[in-house]
Amino acid sequence: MNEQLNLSQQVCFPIYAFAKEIINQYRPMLDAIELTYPQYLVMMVLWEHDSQTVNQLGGKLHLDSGTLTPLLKRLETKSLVSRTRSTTDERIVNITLTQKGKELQTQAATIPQKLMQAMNLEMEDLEELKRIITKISNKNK
Amino acid sequence: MNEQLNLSQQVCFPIYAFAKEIINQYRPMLDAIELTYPQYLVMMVLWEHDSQTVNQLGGKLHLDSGTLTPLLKRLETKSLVSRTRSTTDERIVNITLTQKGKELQTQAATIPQKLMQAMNLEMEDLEELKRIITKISNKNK
DNA sequence: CGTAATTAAATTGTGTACAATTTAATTTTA
DNA sequence: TAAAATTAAATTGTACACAATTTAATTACG
Repeated sequence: MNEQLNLSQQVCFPIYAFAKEIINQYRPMLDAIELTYPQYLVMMVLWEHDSQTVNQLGGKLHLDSGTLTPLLKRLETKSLVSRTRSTTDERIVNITLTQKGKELQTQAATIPQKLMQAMNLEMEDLEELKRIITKISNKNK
Repeated sequence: MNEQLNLSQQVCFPIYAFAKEIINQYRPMLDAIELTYPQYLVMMVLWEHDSQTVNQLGGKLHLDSGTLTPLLKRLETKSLVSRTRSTTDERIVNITLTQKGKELQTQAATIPQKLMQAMNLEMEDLEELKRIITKISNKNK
């Protein structure tokens, strides 16, 4: 990635740079459905399991309400989700897919394959990468 | 990292989440020297090779002037770097370490080892991770 | 029961990220 | 050489990311 940075830096910079590179590769595909990458992640979680609280989304995506509240308001403005305060516990806000939000899943369905083509990736590379990250992440439990 | 996200998403989300996790692990160490992670990256590049243009820094860190200009102004406010417009080509701004900026390197020297301890990482894990990322990144050249 | 502690979102403030545009300087080229 | 094209930073605007605080609601407990 870069020769001039010393080894101790190369330890973590490549991951940081690679994550940004992936998001940049997603950009044109996500632009087509007018989502940012974090918005796409939220939609993915909701497509997998509709109706979740802000905290539940945050737990899965490692994001707090300071990030999610404005992001979810933007998704609401686009009529992709609705934000409803729970009647049984008024502290909780439930995030639910709208019809439009559900329908977007079809358009988004081809994105993962397109990304792999765009990045010229093999399934085996990704599996290997995932395996190592999982291995490292699991060390701190 | 999370079981509820489907496979196609897990392809890239783990890298995104892992990069954020690393930056969060850096935070307490960087707080101690009052740098953010991107600011630390800029200082690392300058410690490696002092005096670089905004474009050179951006090329190495994959950041544009929209990100770097305000960041460098903050480093200048902290008296860690100086920003000087080139006399031979007035379009270019040279970023140079101040004495204080150079001295900070000593304090920062222990950070990489501390990070590895904090994350409970082995050198071999990182080498493996780096190897795969390099392999994938090199596919697109 | 009523107050204290906890919890869930929202808010506030700082600092990236990046696209798009602007400004100013330098090169190209007709 | 003068206009056109290019280049380097800076600026503008939108959208995260996260710490810290605030607000409101619920639960715990003396």
